[in-house]
Amino acid sequence: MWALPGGFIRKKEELEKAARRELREEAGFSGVYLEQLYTFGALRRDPRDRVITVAYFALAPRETMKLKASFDAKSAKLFSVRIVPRLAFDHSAIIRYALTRLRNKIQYTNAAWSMLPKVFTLGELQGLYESILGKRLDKRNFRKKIISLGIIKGASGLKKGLRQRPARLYTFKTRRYTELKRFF
Amino acid sequence: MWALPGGFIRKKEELEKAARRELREEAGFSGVYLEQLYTFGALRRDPRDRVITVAYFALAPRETMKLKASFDAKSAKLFSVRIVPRLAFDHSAIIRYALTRLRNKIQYTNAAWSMLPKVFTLGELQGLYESILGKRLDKRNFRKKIISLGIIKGASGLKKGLRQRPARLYTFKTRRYTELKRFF
DNA sequence: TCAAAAGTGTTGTGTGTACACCCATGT
DNA sequence: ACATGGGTGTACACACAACACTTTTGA
Repeated sequence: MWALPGGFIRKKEELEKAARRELREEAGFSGVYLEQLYTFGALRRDPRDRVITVAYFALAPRETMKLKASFDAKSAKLFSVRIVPRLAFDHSAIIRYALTRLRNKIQYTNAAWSMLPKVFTLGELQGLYESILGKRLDKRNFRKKIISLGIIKGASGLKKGLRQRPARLYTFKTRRYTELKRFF
Repeated sequence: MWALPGGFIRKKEELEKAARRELREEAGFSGVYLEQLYTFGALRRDPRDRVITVAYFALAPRETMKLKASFDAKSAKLFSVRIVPRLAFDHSAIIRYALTRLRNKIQYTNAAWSMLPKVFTLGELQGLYESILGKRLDKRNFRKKIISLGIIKGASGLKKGLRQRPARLYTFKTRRYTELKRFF
């Protein structure tokens, strides 16, 4: 049965370091955005033993997530969040929780920067939002919203599509996590 | 030096149960709303030993938070969040984090129910919001916002003040945690 | 009569949402 | 020429922010 990458923390290891290490060891990804999600500690979540998991989620551009051949590719596989197989333990709940968090987050932060290459088109950005939110968005309204969030700026150059009008390129104004729209 | 209530989890104890137990043992509070906040695990946060803390925060009406005389009252004390003394370890950071979470939360949930008695006046509710947000709010706008959130309903009766016009009483429509205003 | 808090509306500004057509390109 | 995605504006509904006066009571 598939399970999320994970493992035990070492005696003198930072939580986030441990998460990065496991992600590197078991999936071969590094240099990604990581955020602590929640701590799952139900008594019977692992039937063998009492395990408390401090779950982290990672965000990265799809292109950087090629499972390297040097890894035990038989034991690592990428799934679309839309078609996740049954997972071991409570890992499905963890994914559900992460997705909820992410859905909320992209609405008022620039978290999307961590999931796109340096330059991108508005079409790509919208596609990302649609995947995460699980619904289609209106193109014009989406562009207005993103502009008003103020997280991107135009870049020079065009991306030419296969049989279509070339698209303007954009970059994120900042490539660090930023919250926008302070409440009250 | 003061520190937040807390302690070690037992081998076969749910995380939230442990939090409730410690809160009961060290402060004498029970039956409160509890929510997991964040897991703090920096290597040197406790200089004596490596301690990973799964922090929870509790919400309760001020009136229910009398430290009972039966407790070792010398070793427990309530502080206003506006005047917190220096705390041990990283506990100040924990409080700051909890307050930020709470500030966001009351804007789009009915979390306030857990901090007020069953019936209350709009003045009391507004006072609560002002304490948490740390700023004064406009009375008319506040009422409109709360009404539009749809979390309260009128109750019968009036609360008479000391030398002032009696205030109408309200209740929360539901006394369970509810999120409102779905995003997108 | 006065002090204190309760109660109440309108207006401008901004944000979310619905909606349809032309443009530039490669095949 | 046509298929494909890129690009653009307007109108309505609703939320937020600013703002001042009258009401009811107990002292």
